[in-house]
Amino acid sequence: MNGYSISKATLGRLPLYLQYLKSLPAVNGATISATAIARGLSLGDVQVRKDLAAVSGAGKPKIGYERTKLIDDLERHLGYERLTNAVLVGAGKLGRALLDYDGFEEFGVKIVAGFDCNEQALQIGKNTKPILPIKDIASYCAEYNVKLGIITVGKGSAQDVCDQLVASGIEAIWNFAPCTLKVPSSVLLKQENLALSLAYLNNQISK
Amino acid sequence: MNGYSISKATLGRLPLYLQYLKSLPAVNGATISATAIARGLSLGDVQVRKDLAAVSGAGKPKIGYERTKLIDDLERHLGYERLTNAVLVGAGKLGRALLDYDGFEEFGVKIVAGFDCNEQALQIGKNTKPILPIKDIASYCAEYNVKLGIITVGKGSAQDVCDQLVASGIEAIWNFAPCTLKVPSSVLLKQENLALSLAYLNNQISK
DNA sequence: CAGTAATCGATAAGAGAATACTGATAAAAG
DNA sequence: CTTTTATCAGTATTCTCTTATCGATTACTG
Repeated sequence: MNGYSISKATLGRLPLYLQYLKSLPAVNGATISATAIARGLSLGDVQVRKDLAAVSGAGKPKIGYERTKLIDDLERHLGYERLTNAVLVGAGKLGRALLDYDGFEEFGVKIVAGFDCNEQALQIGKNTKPILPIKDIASYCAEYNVKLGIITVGKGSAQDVCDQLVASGIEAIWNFAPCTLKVPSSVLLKQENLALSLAYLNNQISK
Repeated sequence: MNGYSISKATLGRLPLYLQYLKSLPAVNGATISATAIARGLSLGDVQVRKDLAAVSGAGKPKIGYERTKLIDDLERHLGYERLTNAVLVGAGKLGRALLDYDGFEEFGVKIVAGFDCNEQALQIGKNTKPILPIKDIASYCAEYNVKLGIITVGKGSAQDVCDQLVASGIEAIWNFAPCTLKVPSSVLLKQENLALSLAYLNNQISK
C-alpha cells in the first residue's frame, strides 16, 4: 500500500483523463474541476477525484485542478516522457496498420521496426519504418534497446515468435494472436482479443 | 439470479474457453476437466469451474466435462449461431485490416461492408467486401438489417459518424476513435483504445 | 464582512469478483 | 469390496473496486 501502488482499474482510466485534458480548448481556463471531468467522460465525480488523488493530489475547493500541472503529473506517472522502443512481428494487414499508426507515440511507445518471415513483405514502408527478416530480430533488439514486442502473426507461429522475442530480451509482449502464450514470469504478457470485444457486443444486443 | 444473469467478467472469459476447447486435438479424448482447462489458460481451476457452471453445469467428478456438449453450450449461450451483420466506417489502414479479417465470423459477427467519405477509398476490395460512400449508409443498414457499427475514423469525425449510425438504426457501436461518444441509452457502446493497452504495458515495465 | 455555493479529501459502506474451503461423487487401484 | 485419488459443487471468506456520506476549504455575492 505504498505510494506506487495504483489499482489496475485506475491505471486504465488515467490515459482517458490525459486525453480529455489535452483535448480541452484553452478557452476553458487554466483550471478544471473533477466534476467537470466526470461530466465530460460520463464517470462519477468521486471516482475521478480518487483517481486524480492517486497521481496528483493537489486540488483546491471551488477551483479544481490546475490543468497543466495535472497533465504533467499524469504523463510523468504514466512514464510517457521516456520513449520505449517496440518491435512488431507479423506484417500482415493488422500488423502494418499498427506500424503506420502514429497514435502510440504520444503514449510513450515507439514502434521502431516490423519483422516478418515472408520475403515479400520485406520492404521499406512509406512511413520510414523498415520491415526486416525475422532472423535479425535478436541483434536488432539488442542494438536499439527494445523493451516491448507486439505479435500480429497467426496463431500457428505465435508461440514460436514469442519465444524468439523472449530470447531477444524483451520485457513485455502484446499479443494479438488468438491463443494463449507461455512466457517466463519475468516477461509481462498482455493478450488482446479483438474478436472478444465484438463477441461481447454481439451477445449483449441479442441478449 | 435467473439463468440469464452472467457476470461481465465471466462473459469475457467464455470466448476464451470456447477457443481453447476448439483448439484441442481430438486425441485428448471426449472429456476434459476444469483443472486441465485452467492449466491451459493459466487461470484458477475454481474460476473455470464456476464460469462453466453458469452456462453448462454438467460435470462429472474424476471425468470432467464432455467437450462437444461444452462447446455447444458455450456457443448457444453466446448466441454465436445467429450471424449479426455489421458495417465499418472509416476505410483507413486499421479499418481495412478489420474488414479483411475473417476471424470475427466465427464469433457470430459478419462485417458486410465498409463506408468512407473519401472518394479514393471507394473501391471493391479484393476480399469481396465493398467500400461504399457514407451517404448510402442509412439505406444500406435498413436493407441488410445491420445491427452493429464499427467506427475507425479519426476523432474529429467520430461523433458525426456515430450520429449517422444511430440514425441508421444501429443497436451497438464499437468505437476505435480515441474519444468519448455520446449515444442514446438504447444504443450499446464499447470503447476500444488500443493505445491504452500499450500504455498499460509501458507503465508496468518502467514501473 | 458574513453567508452561500461549489469543490475537495477522507472515511465508510456497498457491490462484485476471485479465491479458499468443505463435502460429495465417481473412477481406479489394491 | 474397500481405499485412494481426482474431480465437481456449494458455501464462505477475502479482496478489490465503486459509490455514498461528511466535514473542511475556498471563492463568490450581497
